[in-house]
Amino acid sequence: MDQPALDRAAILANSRSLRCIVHIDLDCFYCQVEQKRLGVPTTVPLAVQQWQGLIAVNYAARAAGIQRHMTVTDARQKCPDIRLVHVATYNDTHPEPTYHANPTPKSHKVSLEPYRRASTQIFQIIARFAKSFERASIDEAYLDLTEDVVQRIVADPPRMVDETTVDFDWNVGELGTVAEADRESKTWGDYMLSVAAGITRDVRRAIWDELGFTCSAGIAHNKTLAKLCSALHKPNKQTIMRQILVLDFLTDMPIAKIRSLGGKLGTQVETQLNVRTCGELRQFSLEDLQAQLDPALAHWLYNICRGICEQPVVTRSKTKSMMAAKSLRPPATSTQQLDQWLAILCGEVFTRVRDDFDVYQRWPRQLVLNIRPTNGDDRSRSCAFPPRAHLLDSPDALVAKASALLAQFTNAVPCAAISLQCHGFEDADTADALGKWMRQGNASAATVPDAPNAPFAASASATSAPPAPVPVPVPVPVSAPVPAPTSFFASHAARISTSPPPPPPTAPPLNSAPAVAPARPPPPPPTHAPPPPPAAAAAARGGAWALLEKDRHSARLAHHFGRKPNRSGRWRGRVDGRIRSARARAAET
DNA sequence: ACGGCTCTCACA
DNA sequence: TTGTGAGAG
Repeated sequence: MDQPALDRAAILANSRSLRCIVHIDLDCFYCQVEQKRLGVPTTVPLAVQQWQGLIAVNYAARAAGIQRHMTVTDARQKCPDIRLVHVATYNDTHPEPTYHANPTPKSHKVSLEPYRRASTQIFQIIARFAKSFERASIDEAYLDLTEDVVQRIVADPPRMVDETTVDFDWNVGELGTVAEADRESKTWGDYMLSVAAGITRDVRRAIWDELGFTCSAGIAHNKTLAKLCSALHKPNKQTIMRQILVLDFLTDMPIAKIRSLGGKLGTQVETQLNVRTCGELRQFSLEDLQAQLDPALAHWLYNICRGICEQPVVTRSKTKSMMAAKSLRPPATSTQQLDQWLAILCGEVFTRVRDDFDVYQRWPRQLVLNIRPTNGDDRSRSCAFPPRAHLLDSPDALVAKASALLAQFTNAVPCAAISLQCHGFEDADTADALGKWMRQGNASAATVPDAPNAPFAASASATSAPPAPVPVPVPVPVSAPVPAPTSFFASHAARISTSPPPPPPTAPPLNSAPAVAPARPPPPPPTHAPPPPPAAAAAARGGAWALLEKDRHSARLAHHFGRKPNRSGRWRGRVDGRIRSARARAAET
C-alpha cells in the first residue's frame, strides 16, 4: 500500500472513536466585553489596551491593519479613528477596579475581573447545553456532544440512501475549507457532526441572544481538529471538519498551529526533522520518528499529523488557582515599595477567594509568593493559606502571611515583578474538619465522601446571591469500540435512556452561521511565537530541549496519552500494561 | 509519596 | 507585553 492509503487506513482504524467534539471560542473576547459595556457598534474599530500595548483587537480594527502586539502609538498612527479602551485598574486609594482615564503602571494595577465575570456568564449558558464540557481558557471551551447527538439520532433517525450513506442537508455550518469533494457521500460520522453542529448553533445563538457575544466554533471528531477548525471561519461562524477532508486540511497546516507545538517543543521538532507542516511530518514513518525523538512524542506526532487525537474532554469548569501579579517598572528598590504592592495583591486575592467561596463553598489551601529580582532569577515561597475564620472581612491575615513569605527573601530588591497566588481549593465542609483529619493520617477508619455537587457559578460578583444548585452530570465514557453505525447508536440508546432531554430549540434552523452579524473579512495571517531562549540555557534548566533526547523526560507528555509512565520511567501500552500488572499480581501471590 | 519549586505553553 | 491560567517534572 502507498503512504496515502496507509494514512487513510490509520484514520479508518481510528474511526471507532466517532466522538462529536466541539471547540467554542469567543471572537476577540476582551473587545466584545468592552464594546458591550460602552455600547460601541462592531463596525467601529476598537482595541483593548494594557498600558502601552494592545491585548485584543476587534475585526473592524484588524481590517485597518491593527495587530495585537502593536503599541497604542502605532495603532493611532495606522488607524486614527480607532477607539482604544484601557483595561480596568485599581490601587490602594481606589480599591474597586474601574476604568480610570489615565492609569499608569506606576500608580495602578490591572484588573481582569470584568472579563472573568463575562466568562462566567458564558460558561453558565454552555452548561445548559453540554453535559460535559472543559473550560480551556477564559473564553474557550471543549464540549463532548457525543451522547446528546446519539440520543437525538435514536429519537429521530435519518433516511438512508444505502447501507452506509445518510440523507441529510448541510445546513448548520461551514464545511472544511479545502475541497468539498464527496459532498454527496455522507457517512454516519458526517451526520453525527451535522447534528452536533445543530446543537452548537443553538449554544451560540443563546450566547448571542442572552449576552450579546459572538463566538466561533469547530465541530470535529476530536479536540485537536475541533480547535483548528474553530479558527477557520472567524468571526461568528462555525466549521465542520468531515473525516474525509481531514488529511487535505492538515497537509499545509503548520505544525506550530497544533496545541502544545506552538512553543519550544514545536520549534525543536521543526528543526530536528526539517518539517514545517503536518503534510511534511506525514512523510516520516513511525520508526523514523521514534529513531529521532522520544518514543512517546514520536507516537503522538505520528497520529496528530493524521488528524488522530484521543484526548478526552475533561469535565472542568472551576479554576484551580488564582493569581494576582504586578510587574514593576522601574523595578522596586525598597522593601517598602514591595510591601505596598504586596498589600494590593493581597486585597485582590482576598476578594476573589471570598467571592469564589460564596459560589462554590471552597477555600484554598496554599499561598504562594513569587518575586523576580532584576537578574531574572525567579524565586517563590509558599505557606498555608489563612483559614476562612481569619479572613472574614479584612485581608489583614493574608497580608501578614504574605509579608512573612516576602521576608524570607534576603535579596528581594531590586525587584522587577511580584505575584501572589493561591491554589489547592478544597470543599469547605471537608477542608474545615474531615479533610484535615484525613490528612493527619486517620484514613483507615473512614472513607472520604464524594464532594457534594457544586453549583455552577452564576456570577463571581461579591454582591450576588449563590445560584440554585445544579447537579454536575456524571461524564459517560464515549470511546467504546463501534462495531457498525446502526448497532453503535442502538447500544448507546440503552445507556442514555435515563438522561434528560436536551433543551428545545429556541428558533428555526439557520443556514450556516447565525445571522446575527454581517459577514466579516477573514482573520489576518497567523502570528508566530517569539524565538526561544538559547538552547544551552534551556538545556541547563532541564527544559523541553532535554525532552527531545530519546527516552528522556518522556513522562512530560503524559497528557497526550492519558496514561503515565511506570516507576522505571518506561511507557506502557494499554495491553502491555494489563499484561504486566497481571504478572505483577501473580508474582505477589 | 508528597509537597515545594521551576519550567513550558497558551491566550487576551 | 503583561497578567493570568493549566499542567508537568
